[in-house]
Amino acid sequence: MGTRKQSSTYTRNEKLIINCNMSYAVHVIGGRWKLLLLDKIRKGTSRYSDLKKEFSYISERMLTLQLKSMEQDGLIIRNVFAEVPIRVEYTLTPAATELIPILDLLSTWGSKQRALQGDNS
Amino acid sequence: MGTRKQSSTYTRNEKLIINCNMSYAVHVIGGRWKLLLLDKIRKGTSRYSDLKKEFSYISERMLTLQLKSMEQDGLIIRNVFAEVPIRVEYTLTPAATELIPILDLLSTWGSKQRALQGDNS
DNA sequence: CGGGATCCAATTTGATACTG
DNA sequence: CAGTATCAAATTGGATCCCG
Repeated sequence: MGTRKQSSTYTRNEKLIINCNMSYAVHVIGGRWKLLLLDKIRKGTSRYSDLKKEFSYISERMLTLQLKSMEQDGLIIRNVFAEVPIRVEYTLTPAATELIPILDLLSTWGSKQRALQGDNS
Repeated sequence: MGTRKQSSTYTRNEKLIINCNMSYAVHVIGGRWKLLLLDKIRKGTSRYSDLKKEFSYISERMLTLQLKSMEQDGLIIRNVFAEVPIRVEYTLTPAATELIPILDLLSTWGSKQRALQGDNS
């Protein structure tokens, strides 16, 4: 019984996901803003309004969708505080925490590769 | 002076790529079939017609586009043999080879995570 | 054989307005 | 504050036909 229903990037041809765990991982982190959000949350910015301020160029709709997708994929936990102005904070799951060092490797590779390829600012 | 011009997944808001090398890496490998192709090429299947046969469910258009994008991003090299029936083989670049172990980590993480999340085959 | 070009469908993203 | 809902625009993917 999967919790995941929608939020799937590739709904039609899931062969990709079925036979490749790499692709699954990339699928999970591959949303347009997910890595950026993951990085911010990891570094302590956890509140919805703060993320919204930080990434003013991301539409609220996308912000919400990506966060929701990450929540469904077990990357983040959504904590709701029933205060007077409601407060929502996001924290990383253990799975996401395990992912961080791998993402750092990707980051290193990426910067090296960009240098080689020639950056188009 | 960038060799890359098109083939960009996100043409409008490149802020993402500008301030996040992780995102760049994911961008480079994030194409729908790229990881699958990378994996095959890595394992020795390098000829266009073989890839086409292997991934019969990928349209030729996509196969070509993804290969071209990977070539532009410095992941693979396209070797053309001017024989009678023309032959084209693809090989990994050193950069792609460096990427492989990182992808393996992602694969491991992915399979673990899928088990936790409950797979919806 | 190894694509390229064209046309069309599916999916994703964005802008804006509204709500508990 | 923290989202939803709705509609439109941009991007991506697929089918088919053509070419050196």
